[in-house]
Amino acid sequence: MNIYDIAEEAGVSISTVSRVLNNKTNVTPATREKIQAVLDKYQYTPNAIARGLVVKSMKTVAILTVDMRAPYYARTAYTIERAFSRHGYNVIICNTGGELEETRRYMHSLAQRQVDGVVLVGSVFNKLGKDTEVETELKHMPVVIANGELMLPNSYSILVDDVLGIGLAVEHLARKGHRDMVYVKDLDTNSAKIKMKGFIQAMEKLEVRDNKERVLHTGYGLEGGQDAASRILVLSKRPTAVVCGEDLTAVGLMKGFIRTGLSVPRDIAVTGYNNSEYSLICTPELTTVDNKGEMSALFSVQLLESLISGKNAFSSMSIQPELVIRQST
Amino acid sequence: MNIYDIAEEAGVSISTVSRVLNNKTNVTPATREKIQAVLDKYQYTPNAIARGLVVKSMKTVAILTVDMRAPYYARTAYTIERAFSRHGYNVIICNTGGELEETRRYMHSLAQRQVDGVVLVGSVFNKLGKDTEVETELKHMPVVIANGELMLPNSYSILVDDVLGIGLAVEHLARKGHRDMVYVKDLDTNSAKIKMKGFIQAMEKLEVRDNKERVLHTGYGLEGGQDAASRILVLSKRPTAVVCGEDLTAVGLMKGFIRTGLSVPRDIAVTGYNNSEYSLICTPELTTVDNKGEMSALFSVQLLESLISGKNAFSSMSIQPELVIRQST
DNA sequence: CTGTTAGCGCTTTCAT
DNA sequence: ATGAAAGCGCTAACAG
Repeated sequence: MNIYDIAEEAGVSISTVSRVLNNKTNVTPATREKIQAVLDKYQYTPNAIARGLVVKSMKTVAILTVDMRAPYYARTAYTIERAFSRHGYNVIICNTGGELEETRRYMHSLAQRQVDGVVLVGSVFNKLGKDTEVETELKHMPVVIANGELMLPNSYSILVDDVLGIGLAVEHLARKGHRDMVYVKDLDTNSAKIKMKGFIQAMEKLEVRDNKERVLHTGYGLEGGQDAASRILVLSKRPTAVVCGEDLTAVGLMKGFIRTGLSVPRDIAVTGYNNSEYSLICTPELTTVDNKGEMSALFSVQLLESLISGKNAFSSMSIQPELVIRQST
Repeated sequence: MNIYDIAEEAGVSISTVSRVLNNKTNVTPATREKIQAVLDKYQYTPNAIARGLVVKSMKTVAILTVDMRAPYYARTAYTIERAFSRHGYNVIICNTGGELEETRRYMHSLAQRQVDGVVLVGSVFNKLGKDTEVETELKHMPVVIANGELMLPNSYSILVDDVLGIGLAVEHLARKGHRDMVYVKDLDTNSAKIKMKGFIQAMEKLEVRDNKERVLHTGYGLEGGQDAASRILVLSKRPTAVVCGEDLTAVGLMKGFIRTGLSVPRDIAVTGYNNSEYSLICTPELTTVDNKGEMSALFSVQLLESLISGKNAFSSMSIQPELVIRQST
């Protein structure tokens, strides 16, 4: 059932049918009604692909993340999806696993499908700006990056000030009397590096030395945290506080400490990052940095929409994180 | 840059270009190379919309869930996305919030976009089968439902045996000597009802009476669990174990118990459902039912793909959950 | 206010 | 092996 069938049955031309389909004016109420009746009768569904071919848009955008199962990405993607959905867009979700090759595949695929825009979530995508493989795509479609920065002449990004975020945690700990702190870094994204930098800077402000040696590298997740804990426990001088770049790492850390009989925060304080549900679920509840996932998602949408409609309001913005104090400090 | 431009520059017809684009045989190596050179030169990107219009498929499927932020949905959607992605499909993600109206909107939108298929995740969608509004869509496109059942003549579903799942938890508790158990039900989905039924049946098997009074209704999430905890604590006779339909509820419950000085599992045992990360993050770690999210996701993909390609292998299948015993029992 | 017509960029017979 | 031509289902001038 297509527009021709409808037109024929209603005894009008396809243009008129198209007009009522698109709620245009210039249609007599009588004609409109007549056509609408046929439309209803057959429960006609317009073909968005055909429409898309001529209007050059299928009203769809895409979200690229590392892994939508991680709460931070899930929340961000959710917020973006809901916002775009309200504006009539469908959103394609892509889990790149942080792999360049996979990211390229997705970008090619999205370019072919002529998506109206894409939002990259996470600093893993920073390097994409320098990738010649996706250069064409990047130039030909609106792209915004949330929580990252494309290394590209004029790119659009929503950034969270992670240096400040970690600084907030360190300052808080310092106020509680801690000076001997350690930072646990898990992933190897740009964002992780920036957080580490934030730690070092904040410590320098406290005039503590040898901060580079105060950084511990570990793997992702609960296991990474537990591994870090066991390594911290054998340190010649045990720190009184540890700052983490991820909530999950912090939870693993606390589990590791508590398992050996230590008390958090009495014996050792711990802070996380992201203000995920994890921080509320663990025991003790985790002091963490709220990096405003929803807010950056919403701004990304706003930015991308302005890019799509051609009237770009701003090109980048920086969001201030906030400290959420709970029981672990 | 379109297929005509390429054809002209290469000095061939568009059909030949189309042939090399689609890796067809019947093209002289020489011609193929010549065309490929032009393709590369301009980094030509074929227009999938135009292609879609003629082949009647854009190789995209959709996932409808209640809320992708919930770990169970996130995991399921992730697994589905990855599997389809490997097969060249893009996947659209939809968060319906469990609302019928929103679900309809999504279904209409997807039908217009001519998606190749949709997978419904969750028993909230059961009633969709009876909705005349989406009747057309349901009849005209391949749909499979994971963890639910469409009330429709011949519908396709992957089901988890939740009656068995809860039964596993109850039996385990019984073996540990518990008889005075309570079930905490949070949501009001069909799946939640089935789990409750599973509890009652399992208790009857233990010859415990008045099981309907052993069911407590509460709200979703951590708060729901904490609320349930406080209500259980004031019961005239405190149960020795409580079975939950969701991990998050169980975590809230444990937090509530522990806050008042009780010990889990010494004073009271708790079980969850889903085997989500939550069950590993909380303290004590939660005994829970693994309802095999990944497996049902994978089977859904398999089923939907067979539907899309027209050769349906099976119409429904039931998956057996497993108990994961941890510290809370 | 309504109809005619020319595309949108591709795939696919059908000839050659 | 290659090309010509007819569509896929719709929108958007342009006429009338």
